Amino acid sequence: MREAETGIHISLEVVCGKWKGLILWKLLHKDFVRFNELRRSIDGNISSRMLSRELTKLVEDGLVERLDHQQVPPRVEYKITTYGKTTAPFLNIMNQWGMKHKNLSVSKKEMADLMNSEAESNY
Amino acid sequence: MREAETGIHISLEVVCGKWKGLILWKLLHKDFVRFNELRRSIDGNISSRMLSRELTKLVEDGLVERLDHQQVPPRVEYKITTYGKTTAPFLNIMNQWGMKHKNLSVSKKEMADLMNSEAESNY
DNA sequence: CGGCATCCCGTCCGATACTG
DNA sequence: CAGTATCGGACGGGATGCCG
Repeated sequence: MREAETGIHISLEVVCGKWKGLILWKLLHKDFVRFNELRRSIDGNISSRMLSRELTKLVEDGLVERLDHQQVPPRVEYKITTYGKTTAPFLNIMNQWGMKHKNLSVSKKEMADLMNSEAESNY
Repeated sequence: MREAETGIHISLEVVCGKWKGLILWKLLHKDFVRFNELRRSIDGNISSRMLSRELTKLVEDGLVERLDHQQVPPRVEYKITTYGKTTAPFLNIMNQWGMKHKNLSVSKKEMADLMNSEAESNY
């Protein structure tokens, strides 16, 4: 716990990086997904190595549950925990924000300038 | 723009990393802050190098405005743009989430387990 | 005061290959 | 199918020092 942090820092530890957010996002909507199924469903072509690593962390942090049916060929399923589900609100908003400003990521400065010069929207 | 991304990825580009979120967070509540004033107000003892770097990026992306009063000694002020203000909703929620689960960051797995085993809260 | 330059390390992340 | 092993490049981020 150490010093007073803004909560934002805490949240970033959970969701930061290129993949964890996407993985949680998918698991929030899918419930019980197999490894490769999850892998294929994620945009951006994640490697099995990365998916494995990120899932391991998410399981360690209690956000995701791993279910290994002891089978050959292997059958492992992942499921978001109730704790993991608590991230839904801000993942939802992040997704909305991102979709809204998607076009900005093309030429950021210019479009942001344009937006700033327009009548202020109601935020 | 390239392929369809989940918005989450876009948002993460803006807020990810150790500092950008905190900086935006402070600027959302302060409006016109000088460099070192901002620096001191941020939890976690950010170095001037980092603050400078992150602010540069934020300015490039149109989220923050830089005002250099041409003075000696230097007087530079930073201000969040109207575009930058649109991040307020999810920064707020991220902060709330982080504050709520602050204790979890001590021993994550154990407390998450505990939480998961409790009656499901209403999310 | 508000930076930038340099060094240096750990982590992120992708590509490829391999295994039970 | 569900990973792990290995390599290597890119990036984040801390420490220190210097400058106008």
